[in-house]
Amino acid sequence: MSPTRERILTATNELFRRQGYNGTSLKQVTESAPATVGSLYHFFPGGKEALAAAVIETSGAAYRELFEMIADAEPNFGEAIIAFFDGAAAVLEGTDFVDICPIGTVAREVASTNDTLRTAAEKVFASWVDAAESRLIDEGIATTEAHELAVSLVASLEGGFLLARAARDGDQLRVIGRQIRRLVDSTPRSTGASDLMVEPRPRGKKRS
Amino acid sequence: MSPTRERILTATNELFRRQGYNGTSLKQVTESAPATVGSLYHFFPGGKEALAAAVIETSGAAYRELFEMIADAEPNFGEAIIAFFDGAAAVLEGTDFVDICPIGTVAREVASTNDTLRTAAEKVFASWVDAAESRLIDEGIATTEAHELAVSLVASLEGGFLLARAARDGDQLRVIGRQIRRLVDSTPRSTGASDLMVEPRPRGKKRS
DNA sequence: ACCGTACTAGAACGTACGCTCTAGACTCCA
DNA sequence: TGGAGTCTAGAGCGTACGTTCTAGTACGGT
Repeated sequence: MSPTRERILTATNELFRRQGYNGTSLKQVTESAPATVGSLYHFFPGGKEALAAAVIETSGAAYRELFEMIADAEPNFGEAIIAFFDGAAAVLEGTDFVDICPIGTVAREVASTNDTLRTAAEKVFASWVDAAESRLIDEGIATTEAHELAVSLVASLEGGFLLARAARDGDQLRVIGRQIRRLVDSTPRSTGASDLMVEPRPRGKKRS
Repeated sequence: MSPTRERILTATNELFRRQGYNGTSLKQVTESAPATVGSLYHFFPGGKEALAAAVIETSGAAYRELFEMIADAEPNFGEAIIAFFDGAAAVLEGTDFVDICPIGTVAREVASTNDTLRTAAEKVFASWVDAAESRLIDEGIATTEAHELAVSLVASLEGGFLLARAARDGDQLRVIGRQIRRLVDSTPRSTGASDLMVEPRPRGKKRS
């Protein structure tokens, strides 16, 4: 992929995290990429909206991969939850509390006024829920319960970003992680399923 | 309080719920209030920022009162949680999924760029956490645990608004409410405390 | 050497923004 | 009737927005 396109994408992602969709101008994007307006409209003929949609899809997929990595690294899913929330808290504290997730910010801004971006965000959240849900099912949790837990997990994470940023306090995220972990751990497992007995099914595409 | 000021406040609140802070122009505010620019700057000499701060404080207090009302109506706090999330889901479905809470949207937009509004939002969230926390303590939950649960409750609610709106699906909120209720119910109580044995302490100012 | 495609470059367009300012209207008390 | 304080009214300020447009450059294949 073109390096210019890539630069525009990452610059926009960065700006959205700080200022959201409406708060970010294309002039800012071209200046921090750097790139010219011509390039921007060459790669994103749909203008600002198309650019935002691309940012949502790209960073949504990146975060999903990050989640899978962390979950792979921790044999116990409860531990993975803690790692995820604690990691997010550390990132927040290390970046002067710049939003971790541009998607949540943009989604709330435009969900009622821009169906293209709303749908893009919907798909991203659904993919995150799917990812968490399948891990929970692997742990022996019933599908309905696993789905509800996964939705709650994603919601808590996004809500945690909001609270931690508003209070400039990463501990709020850590606290939420702890409680969500307890929620997951307190969910009954079917006795038969265990990672010792079941061959883990392959997940997504692995990087070659 | 002046009816014009009131009209400006509610119109802005409404617009922020749909379009956020940067997405809402003062022209839109004056048109839907209705009011003139002169009036707006008379009541809010600090301009758009001061208006937004007033909206955050006002609706933050209103939602806290709503929470207290619902919690008062339900003897069991777990039931109150369900009522709160289910009620939010119903409102969302009944308003074409317009955001219920302008504060969360605005906070994420401006937390990194406007300290006045960030602080206003921080105070609102803290007051919500306090409200929930004191109910949990009344139920016999230890203070630390009560605080953590309250933070998780507020985060899940705000995150739920985001998910439900992005997916245009109120059930996401209901699902989260169910899980948070289970989380609260699974928290150990100190044996001594019970609403049958303890005189409920007075809460805040009651409407005369 | 030539051409077509991919990409860069930035001036310019019309519109809308937040805000300031001066003037006028209303209300209440004397 | 007068005057002070409160509120309404909206034209106009400078600036910035998203987008379009025409022109130019870089470069691969033949």
